[in-house]
Amino acid sequence: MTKTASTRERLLAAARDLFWTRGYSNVSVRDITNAAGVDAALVSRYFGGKQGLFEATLAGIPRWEALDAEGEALLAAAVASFAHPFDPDCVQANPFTMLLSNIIDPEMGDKIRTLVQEGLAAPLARKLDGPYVEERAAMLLAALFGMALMRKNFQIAALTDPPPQEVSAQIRHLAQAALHFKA
Amino acid sequence: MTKTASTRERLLAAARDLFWTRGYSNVSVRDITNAAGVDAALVSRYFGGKQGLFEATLAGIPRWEALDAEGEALLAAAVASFAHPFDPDCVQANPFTMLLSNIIDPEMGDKIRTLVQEGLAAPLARKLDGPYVEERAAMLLAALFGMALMRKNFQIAALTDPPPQEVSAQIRHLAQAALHFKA
DNA sequence: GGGGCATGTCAACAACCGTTGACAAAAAAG
DNA sequence: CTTTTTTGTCAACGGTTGTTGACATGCCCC
Repeated sequence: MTKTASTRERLLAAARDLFWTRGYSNVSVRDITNAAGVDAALVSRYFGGKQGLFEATLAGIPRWEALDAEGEALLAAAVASFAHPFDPDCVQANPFTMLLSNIIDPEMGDKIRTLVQEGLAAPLARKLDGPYVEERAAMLLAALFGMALMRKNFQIAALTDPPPQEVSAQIRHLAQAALHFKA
Repeated sequence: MTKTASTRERLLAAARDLFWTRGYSNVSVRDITNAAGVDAALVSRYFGGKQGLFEATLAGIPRWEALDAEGEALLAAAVASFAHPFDPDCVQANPFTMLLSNIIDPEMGDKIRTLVQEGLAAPLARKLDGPYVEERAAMLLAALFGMALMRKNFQIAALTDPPPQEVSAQIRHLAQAALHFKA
């Protein structure tokens, strides 16, 4: 939010903050432009409309094609690429909550779906060894998203109050169970 | 949708169908009344408004205080109470997807949150034995919601294509890992 | 039959939505 | 300096939202 930041980037930053926490259809163009301190008409000029602005924020979601880790380190690398989604100090929106907030949306749901399918689940399955790679990748995603959901959205006390390393141990426990699924 | 069904119940049924799949803010009053074949003004008359109609549908969500099972059977009873959320033949909305669809909403999120906290997590923890009951209950919820999310919302192929009993085995695997968490 | 009550219809409201085009100001290019 | 291009402001648009009040209709009870 520095004064030198171009209007376009101020818009993008405000859109990311709002879209990622409140969801596409729960954020109006005027919400964003008020937060960014610019006029509402500039969204259409710079991004072609609200939809284009949302898709621009979508580019900030990491994909898992480039994960350079294997075995046990893979899990840590995957979680770390999502900007400490289980750190209580990180009140910012993270990619997990972003995807959770927008999967329901009737307009943007398809884009979120294919992003998770092709950007997360498929590359993760390609990096796994052994049988049931796709099922195990899906289960790992379920564990990570489920824990993020319980913590950030449902705010279950047992996951929000303890120090983050304890929660991390539980996440690791569940995620490794997913990866070790057999038969 | 029988002709003898009262208008109030027709409204409630249509609201459940739409709210549970598309989320509170993505459904308009006119969407519901058109589906029910009644006038839009009747929502305000019968339920005091859109918000009241949504809260009326909230009463249909099962709580876990009344679960009469223990040990290994507890998991099966919990999942069964949610109306076969992993059955592909059940394209209807189920309570899992209902809660997922509405947790984001700025107006209804609080109600959904307390429902999950006090209606699901807390009573489940009370039925568990041993240490870490609250953490294990939260992890079990994370596993169930995570798998429902991957299947119904993100539509990961590895969880939508196989027959339901295979998916059930994976859910059971992940859920039991959650329940067996130690240290 | 007639008063009272429930039930449903209709039009309209004010508020908000995303988007557009005209216009002003500033900067860049000639 | 003049022209052109960029950058931002403003008012307004058509559409949709949830809600309201007036009005018509049917039904029961006295």
